[in-house]
Amino acid sequence: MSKILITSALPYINGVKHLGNLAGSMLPADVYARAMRLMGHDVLYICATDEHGTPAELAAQAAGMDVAAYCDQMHEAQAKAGADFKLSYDYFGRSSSDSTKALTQHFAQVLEQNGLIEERISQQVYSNSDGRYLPDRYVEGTCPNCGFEKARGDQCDNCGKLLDPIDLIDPYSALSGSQDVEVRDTRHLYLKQSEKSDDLRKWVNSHKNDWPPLATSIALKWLDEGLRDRSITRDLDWGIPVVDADGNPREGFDGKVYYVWFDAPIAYIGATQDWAHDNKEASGGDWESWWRTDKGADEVQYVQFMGKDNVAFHTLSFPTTIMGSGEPWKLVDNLKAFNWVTWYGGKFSTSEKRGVFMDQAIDIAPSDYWRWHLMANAPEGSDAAFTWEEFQASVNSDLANVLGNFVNRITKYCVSKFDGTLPDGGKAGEAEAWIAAELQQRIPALIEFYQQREFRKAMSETRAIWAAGNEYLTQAAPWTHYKTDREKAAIGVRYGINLVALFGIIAQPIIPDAAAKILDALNIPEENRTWNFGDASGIAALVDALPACLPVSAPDVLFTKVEDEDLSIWAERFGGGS
RNA sequence: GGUGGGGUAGCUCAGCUGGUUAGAGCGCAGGACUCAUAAUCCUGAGGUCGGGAGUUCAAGUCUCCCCCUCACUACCA
Repeated sequence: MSKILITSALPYINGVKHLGNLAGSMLPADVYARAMRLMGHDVLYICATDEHGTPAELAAQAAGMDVAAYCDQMHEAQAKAGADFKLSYDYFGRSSSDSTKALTQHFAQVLEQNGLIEERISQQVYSNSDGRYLPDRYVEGTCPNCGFEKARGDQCDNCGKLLDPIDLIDPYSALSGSQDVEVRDTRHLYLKQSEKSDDLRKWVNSHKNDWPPLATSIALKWLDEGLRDRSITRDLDWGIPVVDADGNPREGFDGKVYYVWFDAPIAYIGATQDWAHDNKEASGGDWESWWRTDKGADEVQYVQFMGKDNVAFHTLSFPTTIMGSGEPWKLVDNLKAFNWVTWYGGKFSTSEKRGVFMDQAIDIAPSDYWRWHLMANAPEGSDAAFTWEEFQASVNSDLANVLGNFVNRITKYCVSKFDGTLPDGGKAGEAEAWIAAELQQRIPALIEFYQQREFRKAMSETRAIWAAGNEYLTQAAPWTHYKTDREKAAIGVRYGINLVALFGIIAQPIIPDAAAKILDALNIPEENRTWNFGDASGIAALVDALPACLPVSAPDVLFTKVEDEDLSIWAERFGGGS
């Protein structure tokens, strides 16, 4: 047993997340956490809402709310969406917590003491009518390169050229449209990540074999281009106040806060502190053994899950913070990065409300359906297209036909022909040897895929195991033996029911609701639902593990099929399809 | 523009350090079975592995050029 710390990239506060966010960080982290718990590891799965930054302020403004109240409300909404999808966070915290505030200020102080932070002056566009500084992309104007009139300050959508907002001709605020904008000098703190380049490169290279190529290639690309120092403060009200080396409000930094990307990863630690504080029995109040390598965290395996857009921050900026502190904080061990789930040719977008969002998804289909489909089609190797047709195929074929129907056919048969009692007797023959051998090969493969965080392969192996159950029944055919050789029918049914239990056990990380229904129907006690399968003989024994005379009932139909009419309705409602 | 992914059966994707007739699921065709949510099981058809050149006894796999697509490009997060 080992200690495994799991974090998924913090979902931003400005709205309930879409299926792309779910599939790229929160859901795989949850599936991994559940699988590792079943294997007996001591797992701590931490997540939180990422609440600071300009978009939060603007979203609150648009909602006519105070930003803190807005965040309260959206945090609740996201917590509910997560609970609806059965995300098994040990703690779902907030980056706005006092603990994260204190840690952020602490890190800034030690980084400054270590000479890794310095003040610099930069130019930033200020909007007089909005009363705020504008992030680059909130400034629009005429592109100095191609003359396009609605170029954004960071990049022109017409010619693709990267821009600096102060170069825009006739700039105006994208928020209000006002042309009353001016360029002002503004003072900010810069994190000198360039000084950590060599250390970072060494560290990234040491993970070339255990991180996905997507993660190392992005990190090395930035390093190859030469790390630039990054400003870690912003002209904003909403966020963590900037302090000086003594921890007092920093002179000249009124109206400035730390950049959201500086404090967001620190919130992994802050949320762990909050977890320890709020869950005294589970934690013993101890967060340090998870994060301080001098307090046991060097024994912890730390796994981060994120979309590819987050990789640079998790492989460069945050590690600079950790390493630069000179303090014994835990660095990530394994980093799992995902591509995007795409939506009918484009991207899902929270700000443009394009795609399917978690609250809507749960409204049209049970969480198990989504969990299965999104994991079976996880965007691991490349972007993965979401289509309603594929969703329907996953649910109907994999869940309803292969798994659901298997459970249904053998439990019903047991109830009707053997009075709902697990039958005794019979002698194992060829079919029984076949399924045992099949499991001896597939169960270890499945476990290996989970340990490697190869989710598509784990899902495909899971499905193959379910399908093997159907093949076993074809081979054993208890219904043909029933009239002539009751013993032979009995062993087929008994093995079949044992397979039902096993299929429920291996399904738990992915489709926890259906798995619980299956295991409850067979009265499998909690302690027998784990993944302590043992060696090859232990695995072979799984096919005949249930106690004699176990009462068996047929659970209600586990998965109803997605009909063609459903697809038309959803395509109509969400704009996809056709 | 730069950099990095990806381009393999109708669709979604596996194919590690190059090595026998290129794989899976879905879909499709045929057959079997009838316990079951017209479910399941078996068999089969279907690909000049984006294009071109090269290295090699041997290339989907390595090198170079080109095409398409997606992402990142540091103040959205």
